[in-house]
Amino acid sequence: MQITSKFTVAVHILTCIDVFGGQMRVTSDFLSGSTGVNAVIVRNVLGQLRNAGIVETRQGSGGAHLAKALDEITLYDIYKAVDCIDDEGLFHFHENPNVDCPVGRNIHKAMDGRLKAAQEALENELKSTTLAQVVADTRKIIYGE
Amino acid sequence: MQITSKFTVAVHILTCIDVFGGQMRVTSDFLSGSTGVNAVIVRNVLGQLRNAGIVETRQGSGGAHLAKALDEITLYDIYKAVDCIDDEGLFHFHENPNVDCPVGRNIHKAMDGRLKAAQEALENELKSTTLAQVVADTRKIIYGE
DNA sequence: AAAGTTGTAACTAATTTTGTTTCAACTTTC
DNA sequence: GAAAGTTGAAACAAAATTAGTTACAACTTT
Repeated sequence: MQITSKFTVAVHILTCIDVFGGQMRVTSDFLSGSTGVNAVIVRNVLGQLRNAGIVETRQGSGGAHLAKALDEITLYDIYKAVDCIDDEGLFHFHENPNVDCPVGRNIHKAMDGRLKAAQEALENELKSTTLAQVVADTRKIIYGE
Repeated sequence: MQITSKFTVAVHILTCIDVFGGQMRVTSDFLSGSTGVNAVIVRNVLGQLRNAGIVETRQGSGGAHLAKALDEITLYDIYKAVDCIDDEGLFHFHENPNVDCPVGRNIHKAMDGRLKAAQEALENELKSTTLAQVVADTRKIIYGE
């Protein structure tokens, strides 16, 4: 089980928009070239980021732009934007426990809070890191200290 | 994206073994009835739990038993036993980033540590809760305070 | 020996994820 | 205002993953 690659692709895309945005038009085609992901998928991801208010794109003109400062975008914002985890939560309960069994009837409730806490631990960690940090690290690796 | 239901099924199974183990033989068939999961899947899960040293089962005789005390089994042990997350980690990187692009070449490394930290936050939370707690909560709901 | 059980392999079905094709709508430039 | 290049989105296809099923050998107990 893995979280959809759309998440890391989205981070990649946003990093490209910041790094290359000053010099050129960052189109879905260019981003497809850098990420290795199909251009339509890139446009889908950009659409989700746009709906979340993270980027701005326009039909025709081409080129995506950040709609927020880098340090105002957390990894959690991106994770939510691309819908990594649905409303059911990170953990998956089997659909048909036997309600005639006292354990089957109650185990969901007994586990739920603890599993939510685990998911929140993950999400809080993502909330604590911003795109600014990731981009800074990327630039460091590219251009040196 | 959700973590395989084998995880919550495994917790369900282990809870049943503890709750019903005194009174009856807890077979894969019985567990299939309580969980609503196919008996072969139950046996697969039991096999993984056995490999991890969490339960004991034997061909022929039937009935699974815990191999450890409830408070020595954490949710993390179960999560590892049923292989929720493979060696690649929780987050999934796309396979074909463009190595000719400075971002494509380096973004993986730039993100990796932070994503590992998020995964560890999740796993540490799972390490902090034991099956004893889950079973106690389940018993409370079943039998009251 | 018979009945019931586990362990495992091979196969099927369902679901999810990713990729592809296609084209209308829009913007810019010539 | 026509041409070129781009986004947005729908419909479809392919690949991968997850869960279920069938079948049967190996084992234990009665």
